[in-house]
Amino acid sequence: MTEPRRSDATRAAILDAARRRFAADGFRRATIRSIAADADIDPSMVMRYYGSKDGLFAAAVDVELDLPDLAAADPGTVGALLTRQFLALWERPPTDEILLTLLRTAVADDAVVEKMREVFSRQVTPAVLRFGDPADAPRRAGLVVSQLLGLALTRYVLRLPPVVALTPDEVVDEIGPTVQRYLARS
Amino acid sequence: MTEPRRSDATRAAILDAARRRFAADGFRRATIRSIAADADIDPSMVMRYYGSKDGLFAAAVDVELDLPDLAAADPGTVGALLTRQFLALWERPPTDEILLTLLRTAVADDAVVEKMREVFSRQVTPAVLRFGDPADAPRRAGLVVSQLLGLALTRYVLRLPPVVALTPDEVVDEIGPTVQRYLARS
DNA sequence: GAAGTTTGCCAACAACTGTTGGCATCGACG
DNA sequence: CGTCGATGCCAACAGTTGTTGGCAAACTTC
Repeated sequence: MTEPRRSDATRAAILDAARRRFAADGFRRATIRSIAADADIDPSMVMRYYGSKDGLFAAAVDVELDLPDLAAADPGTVGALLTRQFLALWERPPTDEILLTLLRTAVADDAVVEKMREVFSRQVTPAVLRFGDPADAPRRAGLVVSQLLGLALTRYVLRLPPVVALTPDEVVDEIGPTVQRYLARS
Repeated sequence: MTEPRRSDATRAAILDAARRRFAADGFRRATIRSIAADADIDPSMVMRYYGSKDGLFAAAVDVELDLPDLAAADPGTVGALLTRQFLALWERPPTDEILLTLLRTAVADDAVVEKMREVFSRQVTPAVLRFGDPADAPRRAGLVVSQLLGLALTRYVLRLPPVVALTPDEVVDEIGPTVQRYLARS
């Protein structure tokens, strides 16, 4: 479809540096100049290829999460499964840096907060519908998210040593039952 | 001890405006000019009385949490008790704005991250020591914090509707057992 | 009432931000 | 070779930031 351009390497270098800078510094502290320096090009190139800082951010954050659906899962172990998948997203490039960026900027930028609310109501809540009482699916989805995002916050943002030290299997063993209990409530 | 100064009203107005601005906008977006405008004084007054923006932030965030200790609590219901106390801190002025500010800036500022790690290891972990096996107290403390901070994140920062809609009693009913389980592990 | 300190505002600086326009250079194509 | 668009860099603008020095008014102290 889209033909390869001679500047593709530059574009990719910019996007790569942007992802790292946004993840490390957040939206505001990551300056176009610092991103351009990392990519070893001129700041004006960023503007030419991505229009604005907002455009660059949108491009850096736009990825497919391709979440496997939980429809085929065993209802008895879906908590552990969901926890494991959540963990995998946060520890596998390039989604790890992107999710870290989203969480960090969400707490500082109302627009990103709105986006996360939308993701929550449009993707998380429906996935929870099949388990337990459909009437309070939103509440159960909220509880699940509170535990999983709390895990991400303490493990990847605050990096509390005992939470970082947990192996993925240990995380699933500890957090999975909690998620399971929230999912399958009344 | 310290005698009252004629400028005490101004100082208090600045601190009050600063708390609100920091809570609403975070450290970077809250400018000295906007805080001064809220307090209806000149920006240079902020500098005179608090030295710098960092000094103002430190003053705005410096409060006594006076956490009641859990020593006298019934080990069987300490999870619910801790959850209720945590909730009270986040919903009662002026700690509500201060905690919101700390959480928001923590994810964007490494210095505040370090401060939260310190609070965690020096105040949370010891409080957990009495329950369950002392050897893995840090891990259990980490799990407890992951759930409680996840609650704060979804309820007060992201404001996910179903989590906001929960009454304090409902929060204790849902989250309390999870905290209890983490606290009293093996 | 005079001297001195405190309180407050105004104006400005220096640094940094995102962003833009102009100009050189390179590659493809006739 | 000559033309032309794509690519890249340099320099600069305009706005905002934290911060500072100077000066007027108000209060305190004698």
